[in-house]
Amino acid sequence: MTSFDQHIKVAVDAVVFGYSKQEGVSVLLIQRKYPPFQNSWAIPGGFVLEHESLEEAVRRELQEETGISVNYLEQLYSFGNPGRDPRQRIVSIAYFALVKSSQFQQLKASTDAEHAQWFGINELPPLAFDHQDILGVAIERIRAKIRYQPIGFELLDKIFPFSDLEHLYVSLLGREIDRRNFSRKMLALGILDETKEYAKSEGKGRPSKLFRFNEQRYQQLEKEGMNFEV
Amino acid sequence: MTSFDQHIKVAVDAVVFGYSKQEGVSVLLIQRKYPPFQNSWAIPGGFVLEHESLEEAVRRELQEETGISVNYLEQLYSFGNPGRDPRQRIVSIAYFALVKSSQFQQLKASTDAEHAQWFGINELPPLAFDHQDILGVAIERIRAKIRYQPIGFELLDKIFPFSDLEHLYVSLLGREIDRRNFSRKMLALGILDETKEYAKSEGKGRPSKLFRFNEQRYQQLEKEGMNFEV
DNA sequence: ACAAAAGTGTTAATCTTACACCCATGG
DNA sequence: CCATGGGTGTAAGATTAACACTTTTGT
Repeated sequence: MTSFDQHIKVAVDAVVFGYSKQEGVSVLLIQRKYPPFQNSWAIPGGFVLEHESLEEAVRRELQEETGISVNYLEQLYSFGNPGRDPRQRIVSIAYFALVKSSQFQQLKASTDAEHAQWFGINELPPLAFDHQDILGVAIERIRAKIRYQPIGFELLDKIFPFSDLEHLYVSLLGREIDRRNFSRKMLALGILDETKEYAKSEGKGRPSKLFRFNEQRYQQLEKEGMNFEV
Repeated sequence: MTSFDQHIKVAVDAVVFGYSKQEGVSVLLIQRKYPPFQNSWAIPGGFVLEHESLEEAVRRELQEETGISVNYLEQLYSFGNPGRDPRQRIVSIAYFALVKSSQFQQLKASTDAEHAQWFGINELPPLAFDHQDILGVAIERIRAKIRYQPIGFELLDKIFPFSDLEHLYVSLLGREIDRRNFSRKMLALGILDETKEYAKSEGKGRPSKLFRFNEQRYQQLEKEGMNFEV
């Protein structure tokens, strides 16, 4: 038992993904106020308190640093190599979070979040510490995940036009997809319910039907597993 | 910055899987010598030293506690809820490891490993702490993994009869599979090279060709991703 | 009437599944 | 010669991939 002289600190970090029609899939970053890496961009996070669970710590830190509350959170990976923080040894358990499109908009309004900002996943700034690595793992994860979990819905509003879902996939995959095959496949999963509403057109083109997402079917698929190739 | 009164300790644990023709897929457990959970079975692991990486810590602990060195190691999940250890708060980064069939045999010989033992994944004893949960996540992982990574090879010897690979899948999936379709599919991946050797028959049946595993093709598939449904 | 985006079907090719018989060996 | 496990092919069905024209709206 060699625990007595261990002085490792435990932190959590969260890679938060959001989606907007304009910018596609984006990541939430904060600008550091203090050294080391002062003024660098970084993934939000902080030390775990003695009495709280890891997940509670993530939600608290996100609230404190960005004013955002996520609706999907899963553990991503733990980073603990000596030297990843120049001050002391820190093991950080990184989380992967998704927020609804509506939350995406709210960020600017939050006072806590003066130094928080969304960055498109193809326009990322240099990051503090090993946060580049963490973000890399997170992007890999979200790209893999859309193939076997219908997570897209965690990024969209409750009611959305089909094209938003398609754009989201295009943004993540980084390539065009066949709209016809995509929609047939997605509808075959049965997780989309058609509503009777239509999007008000934004000046151009035919207005699209709005869809709602069928939570029951979604949870069933999550359990059974699915395979969604596009 | 609330790090000053943090007294969380950092540990690693490893769920080690092995394969033998007789017992199928098994997990390596150790019997605890001291309280709490004295004499209970547990996953091998221990505290991380100040200067070593997490992975080094895992390999060291495995060597110390079981005398085994693994040839595949990946991070599994981190467990850090307050109360998972009755003595103090411990965050444990759990790893997922695979050993070759040949190492499987060697365990009994090791002196360090008096209290280490293999248990078939369907014959697990009650476990200390939250190790039941950890093992659950690990078994879920290995079952999922054979569908998209050719990890079976990490469990088999360098040269092996096809039927070993099949038995391994049967043992993990917990159901019979069609030998003809399985072999066609596996060969189509191109990761198997036929050798000119034959297994000496063990008393019954036609001797089987031995296969070797094509590392180059394997690594290519790991990168590209694969989808292996059986 | 035109530009822009939404909606929708068919066909060929591929992949998957189900299924049964012969072969080589040891006893 | 028989019991045991190894080895192999085919046909029907399901899935996927490729592909283009029509509809609705705003201007």
